[in-house]
Amino acid sequence: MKVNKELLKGSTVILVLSLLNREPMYGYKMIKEIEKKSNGVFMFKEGTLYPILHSLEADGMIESYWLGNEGSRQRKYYRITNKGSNCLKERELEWVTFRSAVDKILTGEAYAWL
Amino acid sequence: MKVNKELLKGSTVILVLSLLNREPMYGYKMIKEIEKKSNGVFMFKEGTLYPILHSLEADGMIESYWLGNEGSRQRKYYRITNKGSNCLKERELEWVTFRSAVDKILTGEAYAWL
DNA sequence: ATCTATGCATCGTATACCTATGTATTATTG
DNA sequence: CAATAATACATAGGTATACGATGCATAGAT
Repeated sequence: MKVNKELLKGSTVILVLSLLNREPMYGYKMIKEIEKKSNGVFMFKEGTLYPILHSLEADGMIESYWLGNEGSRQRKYYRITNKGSNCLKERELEWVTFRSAVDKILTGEAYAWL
Repeated sequence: MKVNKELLKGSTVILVLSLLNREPMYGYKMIKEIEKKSNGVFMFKEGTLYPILHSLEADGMIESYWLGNEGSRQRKYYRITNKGSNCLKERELEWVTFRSAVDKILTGEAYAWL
C-alpha cells in the first residue's frame, strides 16, 4: 500500500462494486485488477477483500456462483445486482462530494463548487 | 456528516494540518472552519478533534499556547511546526496519489497518470 | 521435487472516529 | 434577571474496519 492505509477505509466497497459493475470477477482476480488499475497504490489483502465480498453478498449487493472451465480449478465468481448497482451510484456521488470537500480545504478555497 | 464517515478516516490529520498551515487556530474554531470550508460535508466532533490535536502535539507536529484577549476567555491556540509542515507536504502528495488511484478505478481507466 | 503463484477462507489485533458525558464561561433572549 | 444556547476544552468507552497471520488446496515453473 503506497498510501496511508487509513485513507483506504470507506473506499473499499466502492472499488469492489466498481470492478464488478464492469464484469463478473472472482476474488483473487479483483485483488490483482485493483493493484494493476491503481498502479500498485492499492494492494488488497485476502483478509480485507473476502470479508467485504461476503458482507456485500449478505446485503444483496452482489451474487456469487462457482465456475470452472472444463476440469480446471473452480473459482467463485461475483456479479453485481441491481441493488448493488444503485448503491454504487450513490457511493460515486459520495466520493465526488468527499473529494471536492478535501480539495477545498487543502487549497484553502471556500464556498466554491467543484 | 454528508458522506460515509469511514471515508473521512485517514484524512483528518491532513485537514487539521492544512488549516494550521494557514494560521494558528484553537480547536473549536477549527471545527467551525472545517465545516464552513467543506460546505457542511465535514462536521468534526470534539471527541474526534481534540484527541487528534493532543496526538499531533505529542508527535511534535503542532505546538499549543493559551491566549486570551484582555480579560476574555482563554483559548488554546495551536500552530504548526516545521516537522508538521513537512508532514503536511508528504500527506498532500499521498492524498493526490490516493485520489487519482480511486478515480482511475472508478473510471475504469488503467495506466494513465492523473 | 520443490518452490512460487493461484485461490478461498477466518481469527485476532490495532487503529481511529464517534457517542456520550462532564465542566465552565459567555452571549442571547424572553 | 433567569433560562437557554453557543462557546470551549477534555476524556472514557464503544464500534467499525483493514491488516497480519495462518491454514488449506491446486497448478505451474524450475
